Amino acid sequence: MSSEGLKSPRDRIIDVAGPLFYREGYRAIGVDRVIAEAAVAKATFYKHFPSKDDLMAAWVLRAEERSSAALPDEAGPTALTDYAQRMIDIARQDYCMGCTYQGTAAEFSDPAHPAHAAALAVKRRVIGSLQRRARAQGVTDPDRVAEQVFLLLEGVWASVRMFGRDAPLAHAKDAVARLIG
Amino acid sequence: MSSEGLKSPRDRIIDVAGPLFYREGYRAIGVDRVIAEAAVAKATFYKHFPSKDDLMAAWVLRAEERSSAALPDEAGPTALTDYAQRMIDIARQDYCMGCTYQGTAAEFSDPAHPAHAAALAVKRRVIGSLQRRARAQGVTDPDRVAEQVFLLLEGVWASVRMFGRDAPLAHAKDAVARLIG
DNA sequence: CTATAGACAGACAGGTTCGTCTATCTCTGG
DNA sequence: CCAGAGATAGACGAACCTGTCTGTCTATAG
Repeated sequence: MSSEGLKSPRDRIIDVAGPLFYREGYRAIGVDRVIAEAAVAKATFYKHFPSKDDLMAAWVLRAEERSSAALPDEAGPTALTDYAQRMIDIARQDYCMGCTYQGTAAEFSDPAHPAHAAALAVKRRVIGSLQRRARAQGVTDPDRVAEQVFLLLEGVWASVRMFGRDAPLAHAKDAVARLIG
Repeated sequence: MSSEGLKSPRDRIIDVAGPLFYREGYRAIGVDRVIAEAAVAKATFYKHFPSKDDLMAAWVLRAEERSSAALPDEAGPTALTDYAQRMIDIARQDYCMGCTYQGTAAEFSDPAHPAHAAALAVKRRVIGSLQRRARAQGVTDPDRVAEQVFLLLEGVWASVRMFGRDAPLAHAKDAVARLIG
């Protein structure tokens, strides 16, 4: 039995739709494509999600939960540096095509839309985490440093989406170090 | 006579479609909407643009030409700093909703698509300009500094799209100064 | 005045999309 | 064995989108 079959249809739908939305965009993917690749009936889809928009929101929210669970606050004298370097390493992975939440904000320009709001919540949480890590690391002016590191990391994600594997990231970690001081 | 009436239909179409694509996205805007707001007949539209995709490419290419014309290389001991600060000021304008080219890359994930390619060309040109300005400013290790400032500016644009007027840009210029050294 | 170029208005065709609906199938509990 | 919950397959409708086509109007050139 495949591991797919063990999951509930709802999870299977999100698991399939997420990467599709991520790689090709929300508007580029039709419901028919999602249900075909998830091997799910259309009625089942609309039983679990009132609309395609709700699926999008559910995906972003689930990603939000997972990302915050995967990035707990950590103390230690290199807490901020570690975070930034790990993010840069992730962004440089082959399969990475940019930040999920940046893509969501680009496609849902209205800040009131649940998908945009969820993406925004993730970024706010990231800033908070950076601030706490900056304090844990004992840097002077932690809020300023956290904001500056945030901007740089956002630039890393945006560059990966734009340039792909040719993104100019050779000196990204060095930039973080300079901002931290 | 209005200034609109003096322009050729082709220019009028691009002038109308550009902001629409920028604010709502390429896929969210239909040809009917463009021709309605441009006060142009459908036949006229398809006479000047073989397809909607060609209109998109024409818009990005025109924006590319204008942006490079608006940002000529400049020498002087503050050439790089000036560029970065001006970009940050532009990004903070009320009407700014993020970077046109980042949005284009997000919606056209295929790097081979003319629109993505045009956006990529703009960013490459920006990096080149930053490098030349870094040399003009006489910074040590100009290529490294140019890349790092580029990443930070990309982060500024991405943050504006995500946060709108609440983007955390209070210390953006300070970050540029620190990276330049 | 006439002829021609080009823009206008809008119907139309073909395809796609979202979402609903009917009808069948397969489990599980009692 | 049977009842019911929940999944499956897929037809269907209404709306929308791209792109084509017909026909009309205006303005300029000769």
